[in-house]
Amino acid sequence: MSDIKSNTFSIPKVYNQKSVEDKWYQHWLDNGYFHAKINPEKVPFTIVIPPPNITGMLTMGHVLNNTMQDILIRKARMEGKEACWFPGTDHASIATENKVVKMLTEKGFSKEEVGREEFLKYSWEWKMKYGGIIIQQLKKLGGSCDWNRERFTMDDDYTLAVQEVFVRLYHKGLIYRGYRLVNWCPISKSAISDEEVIHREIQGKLWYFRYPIVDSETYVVVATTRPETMLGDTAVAVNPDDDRFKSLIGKMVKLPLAGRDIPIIPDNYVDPEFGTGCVKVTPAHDPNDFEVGERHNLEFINIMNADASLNENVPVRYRTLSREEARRLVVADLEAIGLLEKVEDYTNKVGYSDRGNVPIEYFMSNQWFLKMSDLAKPAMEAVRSGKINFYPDYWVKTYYHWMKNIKDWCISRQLWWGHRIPVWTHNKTGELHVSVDPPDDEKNWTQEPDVLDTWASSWLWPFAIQGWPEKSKELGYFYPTDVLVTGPDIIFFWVARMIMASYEFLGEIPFREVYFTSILRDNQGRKFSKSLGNSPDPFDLFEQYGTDAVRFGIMLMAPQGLDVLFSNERLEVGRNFMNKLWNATRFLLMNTDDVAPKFLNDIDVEQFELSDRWILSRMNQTINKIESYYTSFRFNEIAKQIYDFTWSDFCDWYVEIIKSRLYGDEEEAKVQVFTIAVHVVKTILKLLHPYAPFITEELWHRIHDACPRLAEDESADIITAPWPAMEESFISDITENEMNLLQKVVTGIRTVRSTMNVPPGKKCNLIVRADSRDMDFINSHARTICLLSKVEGINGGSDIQQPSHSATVIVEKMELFIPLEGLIDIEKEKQRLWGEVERLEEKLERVRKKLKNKNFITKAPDEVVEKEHRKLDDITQTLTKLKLNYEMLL
RNA sequence: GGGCGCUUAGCUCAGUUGGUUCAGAGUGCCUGCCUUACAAGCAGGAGGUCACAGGUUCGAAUCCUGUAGCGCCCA
Repeated sequence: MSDIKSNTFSIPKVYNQKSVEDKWYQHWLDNGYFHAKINPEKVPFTIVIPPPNITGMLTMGHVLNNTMQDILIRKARMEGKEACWFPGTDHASIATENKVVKMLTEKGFSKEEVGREEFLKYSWEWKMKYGGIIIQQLKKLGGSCDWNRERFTMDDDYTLAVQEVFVRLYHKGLIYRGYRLVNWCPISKSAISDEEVIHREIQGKLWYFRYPIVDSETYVVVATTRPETMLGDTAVAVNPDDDRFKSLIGKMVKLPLAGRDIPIIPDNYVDPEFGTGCVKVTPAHDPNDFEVGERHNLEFINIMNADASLNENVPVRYRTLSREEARRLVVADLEAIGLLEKVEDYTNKVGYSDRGNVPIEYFMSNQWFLKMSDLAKPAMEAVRSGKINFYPDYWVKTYYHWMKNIKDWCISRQLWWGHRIPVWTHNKTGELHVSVDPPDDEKNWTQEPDVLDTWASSWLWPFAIQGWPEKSKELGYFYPTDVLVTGPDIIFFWVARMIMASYEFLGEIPFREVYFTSILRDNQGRKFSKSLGNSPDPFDLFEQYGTDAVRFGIMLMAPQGLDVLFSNERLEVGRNFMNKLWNATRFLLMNTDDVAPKFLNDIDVEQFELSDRWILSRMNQTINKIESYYTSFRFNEIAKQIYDFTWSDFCDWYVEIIKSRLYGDEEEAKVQVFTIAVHVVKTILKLLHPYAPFITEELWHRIHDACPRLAEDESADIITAPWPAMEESFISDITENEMNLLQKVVTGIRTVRSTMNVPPGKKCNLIVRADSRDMDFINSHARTICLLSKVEGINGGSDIQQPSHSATVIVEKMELFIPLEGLIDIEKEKQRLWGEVERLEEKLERVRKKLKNKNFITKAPDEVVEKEHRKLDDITQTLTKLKLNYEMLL
C-alpha cells in the first residue's frame, strides 16, 4: 500500500497549469505521437489545417478553429486511427509585401529602389524571422499537428505544383489574359478579386452637376457620388423610355472642366427614378459604365495612376492630385462656374479593399483570368450528391448561389512576393512561352512581372502538400482528407475553390466533411477585430485560466451555426471545471488503494450497489451521447455532456455516496468502490482528453504514479489510450429510475431542512409512511439517505402516524415526515405545503380538462390518453396526502 | 433589391419524429454553510405569455403563413 500522506501532500488543492502544459507537449513531441506514417493496417484520418498566414498572430478565431481540429485528431488517434493533421502556413502575398515595404520605408527605401531580386531576399528574411511565430503559438495551444509534414505555400515543391496548375489550365484554355476593368487596391497597387472587396455602408453625398448642352442654352443635370470621375466621362445616359429626355438623345453636351463634347445616349441600365434620370458615364472607372461603354462603343479614358492619383488624361490643374483632393477641387470649380446644382446627403455602399482598408478603384489593366464555370460544375455536384457534407448544412445554399453565379477569377497581382506567373514573352516576336520551365534562350524573353493571387496557390493545399503532381504514396493513403474545419468567411475564397481544384486535378473530393465555425463576437455582439481592439490576446487568457480551460470554455460557448458571444465568464466555467476534475482525482488519490483490482471486469457485478450500477449506466449513456454528437460535430454538446456527467453525476452524487463505504470498515466494499471510481475517472479523463489535453495527461500519470498496479496493461500516456467504448449492458433505465427516486428523497429532505432553517450540522430524524415495497427501498438505502441528508435515524411503516410538529415531503407514493420539534416554524411549513398544493391543483386542472375533451379521448393515441389518466391518479393521490398533512398542522 | 439565419429565465444557450410533472441547463441573483476532494466549493431558493399575429391539430416552444427586430452573405 502506498503512502497515503505523501500522496495527499503531493497534490495541491488548486490546479495550476504552469509547469504542466509545456512538460507534456514536449513529452508528446519526444515520443513522436503527432507523427503519422503510411500504415495500411490502420484507417487513416486526415485533416489539413487552414494555413494561417505568415504575418498572422494567434487570434481567438484561431483558438476556436484549431481546438476543434485538435479535438477531432486526438479523438481519432485514441480510436486507433492513423491520425494526421497537416500543418503549415501560406505566404499571404499582399499582407507580407505590405510588411516588407513598411520595413523598407522605415529604412528609407522604396521597393522599386531595392529592385525585385533584393526585395525578395528581404521578404524571405522577414518570413524566416517572423513567419514561424504562429506555428509556435499553435504549439502552445496544444495542437497535435504532424510537424514533420509542415508546409509553406512557397516551398519549392509547392511552387512547382502551383506552376504546373497554371500551365495545365492555360493549355486547356481556361486561363487567359485580358485588358479589363478590375478591382484595384491603390495601397498595394494591385488588382484584387471580387471576393477581396468588402462593401461598406458609407454616409456620403450625392452631387448634382449641370452639363451644358451643345448649341443650346439649357443643360442636363447628372447626379454622382464620385465627382472626380467626371473628368473621365465620355457620355451621358438616359433611359430610352423616359419621356423627359427622349428629345435629347443624340445631342452632345460639353463636359465641364475637361471641355470635350460627349454624347447623350439611351440605355436601359439607367433607372429613371434615381437622381435626375440622367447619369454620367465613366466607362474606365465604373463597372456598370464599363458595360454601357462597350454597348455604345464609347471612349474609355483612364484618368488615374496606379495609386489612384490623377494622370495626364485630365487637365493640368488636376494632375497628380489624390482622389480626395481632386474631388474637392472639382466640386469647388464647378460651383465657381455655377454648374453645381445641389448637394444631398446620401448613404451608399462603397467597395473597400480587404487588405488595404481603403475604397477600391475600378481600373483598366492587363490581367490574367481563370474561367470558372466549367470547374464549378463537378464541385457543385459533389455537394449536391452528398459526397461532401457541410455543417451546418445551410451553408450549401450560400455555396450553390455563389457557384451558380460564378464569375471569372482575376488571378494576377501586381506584386513581387508570391508565385511569379510562368509566362515568358519573346522580346522580338511577341510569342508566348507558358511552361514550368523557362525557355532555353531565356535572354530573349521577358517573364511576366506579376505574381498569382495567394488563393490561387492555397486552393491546391490539400494535395499540393502531399507531393502532387507526383502520384505520392501519401496521396494514396491520406487523400481525400476527412474533415475541413474553417470559417464561413472563406467559403468562396478557399473551400469552394479547393473542391474545384481537387476535381480538376485529382478527379475526386478533397475532403468529406466541412465544418464551418462560428463567428466570434464580444459580449456586446461586435465582431472581434483588430481595429476595434476588442479581441483578447489568447496568451493572456492561457496565462489567466490555463490553456485547457480556454479550450474547454470556448467549446462550451460555441453553438453550432450561431455566433459565439465571447466572455471571460465562460472561461471561468472552464477553469472551475478543470479544478473540479483535479479535486475529484485528488480525492481518489487521497484514498489510494493499490491492492484494488486494475479493471472493472475483475470485480463482481453481483456485489454492486444501486449507486455503482447507476454511475456506470450514466457513464455509458454519456459515452453513447458523446459518440453521436461527434458524428454531427456538436462540439458544445460534447463539452456539456462531459461537464454534466463529471460534475452533477459523479462528483455531486457518486463521490458523496461512496464516502460511507470508503471510510467504512468493510475491505471488500472499499476495493469495490475504489475500482469503480477510478474506472469512471479514467474514462472521464479519456473523454475529456481531446478538449483538455494537458490536465488529463497530468492526472492520468498521477493516478498511475500513485497506484502502479493501475498502470499495468494500460497505455503509458493518455494521448494514445484507447477511446472509451460504450458497454450497453451497463445501461439500465430501471437502475436510473431507482436512483432518481433516491435522489428525490434526499433532495426533498434537504429542501425541507433548508426552508426550515435547520442548521447544517443539526441531524434530524425521518419517519416514513409507505407500503412495504417502498419501505424496503428506504431501508436498503438508509445509509445513503442518512449520509446525504443529515438524517440520524429512520423508521416507518404503512400505517404509521404522522408525528406532530413535523414537515412533510411527498415523493411519489411515499410520505416523509421530518419531526422538527422546537425548530419548525409551523407557519412557514404551512405556507410551503400550501404552495405545493396550489401548484399541483393547477396541474390537475389541466389534466382534467384534457380528459374531459372528447376529441382528445377519441383522436389521441391510446397510450397518450392512458398516460394522462395515470397522471390524474398520481396527482390526485399526492394532493390528498398533502392536504391531510396540511390539516394536521392546523 | 435578392438569399440565408436568429428571437426560449437578467445573460449565454439546450429542447430530436408535435404528447413523460415540458417549459430545462449553466451563469448571474437571493438565503444558509470555510461539512477532512474542491469557497475556482457545498446545500437550498426565486426568475420565462417560448418575439408578435394568424393557421393546421384532440394537442404547438416544436409544423405552416404573415409581421417586427437583429445578424450575415450576394447584387
